Amino acid sequence: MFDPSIDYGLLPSLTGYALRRASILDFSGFGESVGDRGITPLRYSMLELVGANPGLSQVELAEIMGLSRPAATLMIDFWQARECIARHANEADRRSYGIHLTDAGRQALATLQQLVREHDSRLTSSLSGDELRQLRLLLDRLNHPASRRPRTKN
Amino acid sequence: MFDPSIDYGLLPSLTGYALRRASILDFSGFGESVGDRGITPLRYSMLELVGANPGLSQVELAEIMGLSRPAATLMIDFWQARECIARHANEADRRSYGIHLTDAGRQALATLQQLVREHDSRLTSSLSGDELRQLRLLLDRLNHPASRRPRTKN
DNA sequence: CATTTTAGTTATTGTCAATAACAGTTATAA
DNA sequence: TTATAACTGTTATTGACAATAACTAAAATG
Repeated sequence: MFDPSIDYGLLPSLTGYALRRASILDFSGFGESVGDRGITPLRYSMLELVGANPGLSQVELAEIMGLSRPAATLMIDFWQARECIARHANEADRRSYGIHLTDAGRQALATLQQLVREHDSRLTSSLSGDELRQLRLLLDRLNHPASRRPRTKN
Repeated sequence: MFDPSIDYGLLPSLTGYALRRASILDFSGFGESVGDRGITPLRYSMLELVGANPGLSQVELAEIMGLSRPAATLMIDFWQARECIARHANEADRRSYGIHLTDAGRQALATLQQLVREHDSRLTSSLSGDELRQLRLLLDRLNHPASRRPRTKN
């Protein structure tokens, strides 16, 4: 995908470009790593979130994942069709459902977690342990910029 | 977008997840940074590549960018409609076109480069110069894994 | 109660990319 | 030559996805 006879101009100097390429690299191998079945990183992350936070409503789940409510409905449908997620009636408010893993969903998640861990290890296999920790630290700094205003002498 | 009352399970331990979030963060601000007009990172990168490598054919451009030929046609149409890219007839092979920037395209690219540089700086503004260099180094290692097989004692 | 708000679904639309089919041109080879 | 194959670019078709709006049912408000 990288052609040494081509001039990439400004692109190699942009962090955003490097991030995008790494993200695509991760994404492109993901399906194969988890045995496909239409499982994308985003869909996997829904299973992960439902597993760790059982009983969320669909709106809550949508908000956390940055999805619109219709998109959440569809993704929940996806997992429900595979019998991994169930909508539980909420007796206190009959408009909403509590979203839960089924037994099959718990098992699917456990398997997926192992496959995803291995996938992630392959992605970063060219880095040493120290380098990986450093990379994670820096990415987290990008994702959660701590101080809006740089600390002054104070 | 990050809710401290939620358990994200395995996700925070995955480098792929951090990369995806950073990439989305970059992407989501990009349009505004460049004054929109439908300009996405990918479309910008086509302008950059055409500027640095004038005369490429559409198949060459598609290959470099990882696009299908129809997708390249559409994206070239996009820039041609904005009078930034021109298809030059190729006298040696009348099937193909040489893709070039127009004068307006060169000017648009120069403006875009400045805006994109500023956008990229904002993205990484929470890092020091050393940290940024380190991040770029590590990302490049992910994107271009140097040695398939770790060096043994030699 | 009547009205408004909320949860979830369905319908509609638009974007985007992939595949296949197509037209025109060039290369190959009988 | 001439016919066959391969290649460049476009168009048509399809499918995945997400966004918006419209809709139903069920609270909440007053």
